[in-house]
Amino acid sequence: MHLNIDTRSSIPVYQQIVDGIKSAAAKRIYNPGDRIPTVREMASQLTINPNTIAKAYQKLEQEGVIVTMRSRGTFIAERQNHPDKQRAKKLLKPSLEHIRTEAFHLGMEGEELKQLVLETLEEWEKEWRDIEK
Amino acid sequence: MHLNIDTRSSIPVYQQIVDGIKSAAAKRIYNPGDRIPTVREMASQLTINPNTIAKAYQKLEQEGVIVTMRSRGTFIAERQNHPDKQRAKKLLKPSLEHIRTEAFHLGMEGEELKQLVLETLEEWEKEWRDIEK
DNA sequence: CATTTGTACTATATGTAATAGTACAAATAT
DNA sequence: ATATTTGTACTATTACATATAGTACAAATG
Repeated sequence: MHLNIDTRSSIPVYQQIVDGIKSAAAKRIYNPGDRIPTVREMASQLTINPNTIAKAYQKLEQEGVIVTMRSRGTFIAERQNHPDKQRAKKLLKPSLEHIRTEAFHLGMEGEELKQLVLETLEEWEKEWRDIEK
Repeated sequence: MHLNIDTRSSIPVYQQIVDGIKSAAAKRIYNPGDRIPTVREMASQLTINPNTIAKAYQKLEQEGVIVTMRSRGTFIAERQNHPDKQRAKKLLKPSLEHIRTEAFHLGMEGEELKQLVLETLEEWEKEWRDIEK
């Protein structure tokens, strides 16, 4: 299990699970059709109450990240079509602004920040290419 | 007052204030030496308990964003030296990863994401140049 | 027909956030 | 000197979200 839960974090455990699964999907650790642990399995592995896992799975299903099939289990959903790029831009703006603010207060701006971001995007591309084949 | 507080948000009010001040500093709405409202002023303007504002100011002082001077008021701190760029990179990583995950689930990846990020960085640079003079 | 698996429900404990009210400490202004 | 300003400290209380515990149901599988 790659999920790393910190019960002392101020981020709720169920949210950490949601974030963890979404992140794993973005990194291709999980791919569409992959089965993820059952509610009870994950609960016992992480020694967390099953209700908490169930809550995370319900959020993930609402977001279209997973699909649940009773008595069969829970699976990573097929990727959806996202034709509305303007919507994506709008929804990404707060997170980009957050980077700007965080970077500013760490003394990183302008060209330096640009370089860091470009490096990072390049790394992701590289990971992606390595997995694709 | 440019701060927009949503008391129904899951983000605590004091945290919204912290984020708002930090964001305003990054955007040069506030600059080093600027005085910000007193605890009681801001509390009455936003109709929020003074204790909540005080908590936000204490967090901001801990982070070195503001400086408080008893009986004089609270001011935006001088910008600090941040020689350790590696530290900055390390601390920015989670936020960058968050963008990656969010973008992935909005159907935005690779070149498309790169373009959006570059556009955004360019906008910030432009804002910055407009203010500098 | 038993098992698996997600779901639903109630009850309870815990922690954090926010409010209310009061008071103190230190610098400034009169 | 003295009153005012402003950040800070403290206690008490309320409200809400999170997490746990325990039980039970629903639907598909084997």
